Amino acid sequence: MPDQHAHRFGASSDAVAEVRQRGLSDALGKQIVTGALAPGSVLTLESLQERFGVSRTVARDGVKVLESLGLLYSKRRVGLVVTEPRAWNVYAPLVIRWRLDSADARATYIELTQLRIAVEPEAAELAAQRRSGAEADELRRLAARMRTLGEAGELEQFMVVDVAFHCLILEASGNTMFAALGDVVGEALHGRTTHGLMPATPMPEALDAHDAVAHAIAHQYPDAARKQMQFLVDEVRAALEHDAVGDAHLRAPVIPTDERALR
Amino acid sequence: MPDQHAHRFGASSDAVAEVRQRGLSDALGKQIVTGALAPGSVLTLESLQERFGVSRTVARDGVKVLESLGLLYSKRRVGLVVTEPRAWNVYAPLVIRWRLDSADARATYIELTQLRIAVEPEAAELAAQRRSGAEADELRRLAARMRTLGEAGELEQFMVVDVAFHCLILEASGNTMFAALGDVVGEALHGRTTHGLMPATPMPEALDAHDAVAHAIAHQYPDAARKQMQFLVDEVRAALEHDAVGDAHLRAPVIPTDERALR
DNA sequence: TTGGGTGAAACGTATGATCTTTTGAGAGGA
DNA sequence: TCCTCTCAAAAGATCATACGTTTCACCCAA
Repeated sequence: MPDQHAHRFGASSDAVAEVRQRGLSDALGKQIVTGALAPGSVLTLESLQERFGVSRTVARDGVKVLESLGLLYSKRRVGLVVTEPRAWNVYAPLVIRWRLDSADARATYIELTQLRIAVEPEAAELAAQRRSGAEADELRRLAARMRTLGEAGELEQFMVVDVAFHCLILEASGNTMFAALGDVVGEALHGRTTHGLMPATPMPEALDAHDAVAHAIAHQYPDAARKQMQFLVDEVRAALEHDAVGDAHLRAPVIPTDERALR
Repeated sequence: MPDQHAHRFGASSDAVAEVRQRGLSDALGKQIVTGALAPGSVLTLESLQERFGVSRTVARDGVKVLESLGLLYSKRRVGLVVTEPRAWNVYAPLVIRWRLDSADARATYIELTQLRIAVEPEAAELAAQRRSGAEADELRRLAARMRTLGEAGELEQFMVVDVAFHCLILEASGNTMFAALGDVVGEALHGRTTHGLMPATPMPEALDAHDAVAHAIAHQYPDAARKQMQFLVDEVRAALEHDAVGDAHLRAPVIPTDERALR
């Protein structure tokens, strides 16, 4: 199993990017988002060639990826400058993955969850207005399956269906920016069980709420859909606040690296 | 004025990317998001070299950018395959800009606004919990300035301050994913005046609500902050529904292009 | 009809050379 | 002493070319 996360966040350049270039952008990207390479740090193409044992072509390709993710920019006569976090594309699948793989995974998980809490009620309301017939059917089917699995205590499979349920609503909203958050919801739900925030068996109210959401969307009751979804995410919010140890602001202080200073 | 939108969405590779490569990724990217190049279309590096009069290096660099934005992927022996919209990084500044520059700018604007509506109340609540003293002061200052400009009917400047106000709240939320939506809010507000959805002079209730939000955040009343912000975005929502002509789903049907079929 | 082998297409990688921008240091003058 | 202006070096940007690698499509044989 070469990549634990390959099942999610696909499409971008997972199976495609060749291994040398990917290794470089992966390693560098991770270093940047973890803060090991502080904003303002300066690298050079040549140093990357040497460090990763690759040609200039590969080094440039890897850098190009990081550049388009906003993690660094290249400046003539200077080199490759690591960007400050506010410029990062934190919605890019690669960046999300790197952040989740790094030390402050918890803070990232909290941020993803907060985003999910904000978006899902709105998405449910929209979905109730624009869902197709097929989507309505599928939604009810998924809700029923969640009940079965939940009452049986099959947490793993339950989560899979749960993710599918929420993703479908995001898609049915008709807003591509909401739909694009399917991965975010997936990671948030995944993190919830990973962090041990899930009861051994899902609460009956949660199962009822899922049913209610599916019902409201199927019957095109936007207000009810929003309200029921709000109920669902409010529970998540409560769990989050009870659990809120990590602060998204926290980050180890690091001083910028300037390779030229080492010469 | 070579780029109308250069004032926003900066940082990524605006002033940095050299002109040849940028021209290529810009032109191609725009073609893809507008649908002029349908998903499944196949290009080759060689055709791009010829079409844009650039070397292989530049063509590859441009493609690399589009690839990391999820707009296409390259496949050996096949070429460059345009990806289906669901895989696009619709949160990437470049993609947002291209979508706004294209024909279905209206649909994009609606999506951005819906996202804003979803996120801002949550951000306001968080901001009320975690804002710094400086942020609280600045927020009240901005609200006051909005009142002055609003009552004077200075719509242009009003909008600038309005954007700053909302961006500051997103930042103060402490959630980097919320903070990253500053550009989205900026474009949404910009589009609101562009689409003529703004009254000649902002409604007094809106000015009051901005004051109330600033006050609630400054005094650390999360519930009030959320409620007041909800009031603000509910007005936006109302304007949006009243105006809802465009459907985000709509897109001109196009058949995939395969360059090889033309030979 | 089916199965496998084979060649070419197109991307991936490597390398060397040249162009362009930037900047820092040094020369020269006030 | 300090400021300005010039200039050369540094480092990325671009180009051209060559070779490696994978994948697909086609053909031939069973």
